[in-house]
Amino acid sequence: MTAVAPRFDAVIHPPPRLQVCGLLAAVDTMDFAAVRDTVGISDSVLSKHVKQLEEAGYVRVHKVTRASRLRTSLALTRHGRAAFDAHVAELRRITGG
Amino acid sequence: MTAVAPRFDAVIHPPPRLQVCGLLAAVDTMDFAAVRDTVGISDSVLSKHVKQLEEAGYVRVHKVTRASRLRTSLALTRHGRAAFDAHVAELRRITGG
DNA sequence: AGGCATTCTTTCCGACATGGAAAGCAACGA
DNA sequence: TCGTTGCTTTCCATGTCGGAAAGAATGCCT
Repeated sequence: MTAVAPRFDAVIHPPPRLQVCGLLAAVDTMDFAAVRDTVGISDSVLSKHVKQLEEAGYVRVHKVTRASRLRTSLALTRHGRAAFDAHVAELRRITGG
Repeated sequence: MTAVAPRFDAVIHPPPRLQVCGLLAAVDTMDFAAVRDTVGISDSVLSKHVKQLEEAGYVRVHKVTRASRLRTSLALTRHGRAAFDAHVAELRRITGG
C-alpha cells in the first residue's frame, strides 16, 4: 500500500534541504525568515539551498511587500511535494519502515 | 511514545552508509560481498564507508576463513543499532512521520 | 618455494558540495 | 539622500566522494 513510488532524491537528501522540505510539506507557505530560524541556519546558507530547490523545480519563491517590508515566502511546488513524498518513501524503505 | 530519542547522525546519513546500516539493522550479520552487491557499490567504496562506521563504533568487522576463503562479515554494534534507531527517529520527525 | 586467485584495503586524485564572512542589491521610510 | 531591512551573490577554505590502481593477506596448486 505504498502511496508513492519510492525514489531517492539527491537534491532533497542533504540535511538542510531535507529540513526545509519537511517544513514546507506541512504547510501551504512559510516565510523565508521562519524557515531560516526554524532550521537554524544563516540567511546566505538558506538562500543557497532554496536556490537549489528552486532550480530543481521543487520550491516556489514568492516575494511580496507586506506591511511595507519585503517578505519572501516559500512553498513546495506540486512537483516538489511529489519528489519529497517519493524520497520519504525511499527513506522508509531503506530504513525498514 | 517515541521508542528512542531522535538524534540526527551525520555519520549515518550519507546514502551509502544509510543503506549499509539499513541492511545490517535487519539482520544479525551480513557478508561484505553481500552488502557490496546489495548496495551496488565497489569494494573500495564500501571498504571506506565501513571504515567510517567502524571508527564511529557502529559496525563490527569480523574476518573469518570460511570454505577456505577469506570472508568478512559485518554487523551493527549495540551502539550502532542505537544510533541508527535514533537517526531513523529523527528522519521521521523531520519528514513528518 | 613460487606463482596465482581471491578479498578486501589503502593511496592518489580530480570533482564537487558546503558553510561562514562579507560585499551587493533592491525597496522603503525618514 | 541616507540608513535599514531582507535577502543574494561572491569568495574562499575545507571536506567529502567515488573511481582507478596499487597493496596486502591468505590459501591453493604444482
